[in-house]
Amino acid sequence: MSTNPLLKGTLQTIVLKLLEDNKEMYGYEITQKVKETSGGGIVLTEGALYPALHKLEAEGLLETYTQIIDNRVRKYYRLTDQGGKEVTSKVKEAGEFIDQLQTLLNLKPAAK
Amino acid sequence: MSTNPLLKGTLQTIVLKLLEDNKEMYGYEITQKVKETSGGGIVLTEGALYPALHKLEAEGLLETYTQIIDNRVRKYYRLTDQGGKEVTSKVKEAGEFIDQLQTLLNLKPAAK
DNA sequence: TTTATATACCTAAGAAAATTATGTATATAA
DNA sequence: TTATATACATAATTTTCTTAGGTATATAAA
Repeated sequence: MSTNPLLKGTLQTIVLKLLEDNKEMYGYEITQKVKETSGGGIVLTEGALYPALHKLEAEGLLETYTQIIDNRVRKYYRLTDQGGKEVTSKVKEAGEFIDQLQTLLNLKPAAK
Repeated sequence: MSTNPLLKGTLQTIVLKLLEDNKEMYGYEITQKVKETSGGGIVLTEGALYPALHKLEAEGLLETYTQIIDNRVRKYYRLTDQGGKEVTSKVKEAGEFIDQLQTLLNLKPAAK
């Protein structure tokens, strides 16, 4: 698996945004969704994802319930009210950062 | 100063790209240039920048020379040949990552 | 004159957030 | 029966920051 130093710091925002769009998801589902949506470019490792989910839950941004499907455990996560507020500001922050980074790296599409 | 978790992983790429565009710069100059270009949104702390510069030099991507200006020391950095190659691939990587992240976070400008 | 700010370098301690490597367990396809 | 997919988790380690200091000169303000 590719070491992706660029991923650092964006994992939480990605997770919160996916849960905003999908109401509820379980961990494995998140890894698959991210891989699919990013065309395989972004791969969440379990060692990063699960601790991140636990942290977000401990901070009160996510809440969970567990379900058994086909004799296997699934832990579903969804945003709390506080998580709903956080996702908005984190996505906004990420957007601003991306904008500044594109400027610095000269990645802006040519102005019309 | 703002804690910026999004910065993680992009510092090296920013430094290399600035040195590609400016031939040579010294550390303090880099911090000012980044602050200015990003509209104050991205602030490089010295505790992050100097170790990063030293690491890039140790890896052979940067070379340096020191100069005294107004009785003060300035250490100029510039890309080595290897650094010149690296910057191209790192900026490309960053561009792809940004693209994928924008997709995940629904930050894409509306398609025409 | 002395104090604050800007310029200019640096490092060390600690925290945050990953990677890498495991471990457990079930279902299913080869 | 073996490999792959599904599904959770944690521990050790590494990377990369933040925070907090330290040294030193030039200049503007009080």
